[in-house]
Amino acid sequence: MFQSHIVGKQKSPAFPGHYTVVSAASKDQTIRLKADQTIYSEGEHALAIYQVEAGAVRIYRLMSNGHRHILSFCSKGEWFGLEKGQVRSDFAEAVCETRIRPFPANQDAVVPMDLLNIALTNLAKAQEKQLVMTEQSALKRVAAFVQEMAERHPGEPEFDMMMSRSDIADYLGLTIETVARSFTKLRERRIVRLNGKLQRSVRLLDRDALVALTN
Amino acid sequence: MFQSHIVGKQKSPAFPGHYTVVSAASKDQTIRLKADQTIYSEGEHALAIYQVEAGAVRIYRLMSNGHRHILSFCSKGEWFGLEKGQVRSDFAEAVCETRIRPFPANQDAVVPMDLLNIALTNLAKAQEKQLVMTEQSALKRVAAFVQEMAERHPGEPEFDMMMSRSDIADYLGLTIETVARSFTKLRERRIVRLNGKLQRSVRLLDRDALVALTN
DNA sequence: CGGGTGCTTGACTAGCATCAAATGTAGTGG
DNA sequence: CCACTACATTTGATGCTAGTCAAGCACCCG
Repeated sequence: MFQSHIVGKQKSPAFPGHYTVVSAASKDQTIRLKADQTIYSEGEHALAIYQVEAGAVRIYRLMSNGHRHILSFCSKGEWFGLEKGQVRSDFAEAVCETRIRPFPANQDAVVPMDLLNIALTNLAKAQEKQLVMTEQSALKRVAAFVQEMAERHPGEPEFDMMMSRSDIADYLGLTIETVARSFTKLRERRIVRLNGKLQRSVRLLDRDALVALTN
Repeated sequence: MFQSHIVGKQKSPAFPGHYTVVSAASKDQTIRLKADQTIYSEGEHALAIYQVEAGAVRIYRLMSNGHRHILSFCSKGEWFGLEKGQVRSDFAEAVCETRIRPFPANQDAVVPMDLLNIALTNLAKAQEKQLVMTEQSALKRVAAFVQEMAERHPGEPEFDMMMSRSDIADYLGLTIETVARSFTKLRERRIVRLNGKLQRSVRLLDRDALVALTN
């Protein structure tokens, strides 16, 4: 019931026929970003949408009380930056070393894209995140996060989450202490093993137990 | 910072040019629904999208633990039923006596619709809801809900929420007891007055105090 | 070595879930 | 008209969970 909101293969939308040419993707427009580098900020004019080639991007908003809420993480293949208005309503930053490819808004076109499909995919992601964030204990939320990250690395026994505890906390609506305690519980229960200086490398020891937690 | 996710006037999207003809809206295809009547269910084939003419619709999912999570409420003018795949991933029911207008999926067209705009509007709604549901106390969440409902009735000093305490709880990720206690606090602080048998009629006494809570 | 950063752990507390019961209103039947 | 049921809401008492504040640890780098 709790599938990840990461989209594997794109299914055709219920209401097709909306393929539109948007952008000239010239030879290599790829943008290379260092960790925490800003891609765009709230209030800016929305000039392009982006596809992640490698690494990860965090999309977030700043609330009036100063708190940061991360709406989503985007990994390889995922799209971000598609806005309802012409003005950015959120911030986008690279989580780690990242490569993205921009597709300008109103341009002579070379690559056709299905903007509707992108929007619906992001909507599905946002809805799945809602489900994770409600009526779940902290441990379950963190388990769902690990599960989500694991699905972005299919077949790999060990992978790097790249996000800091602070990122994860702001994504799940928890504090960094609670996130750390939840990881400790997952370690104690032999569900995951954490490696690396920053304990961001995850080895899944008991996938079934992890999935059981997210139910 | 906390605007309602209800869309007043539609702004043009950042990436325009995606108006598509979808449906033949014949003379009067309006569907009349009684309270709690089902519009569609999870697993069904997605045959149409809908616009609310009057009343309100709840969109929800059932989790494996049996809990219901309401993803959104749709009021007059709002669209629902646009899916990423051909299969319904959620349920739609009338909250009260409601009129909706269906627009079949693949049809000879009379009315042009901007499906992308609908998808982006619903995405914005889902993101605003994420913000409400995290890092907010129960009282703040309920205040945000009342604020959201109030914005659907501009200029009216008193309005009917129509949703039960159970609906509100499943929407905000709280229990009905906590929702009731929050309404009691809003009443004690002279922010709202509740009327009617079911205490669903709201008179806003102190809009500023309400807005202050949602910050 | 000393300071900085990010993660973890501990002690305490506030707030929400839970379980339970009371209230209020409408409808039904005697 | 009153007793009885049904339902939604409210209120009360209690325990647990996650937030808060504080300290400690591991690693890195100047």
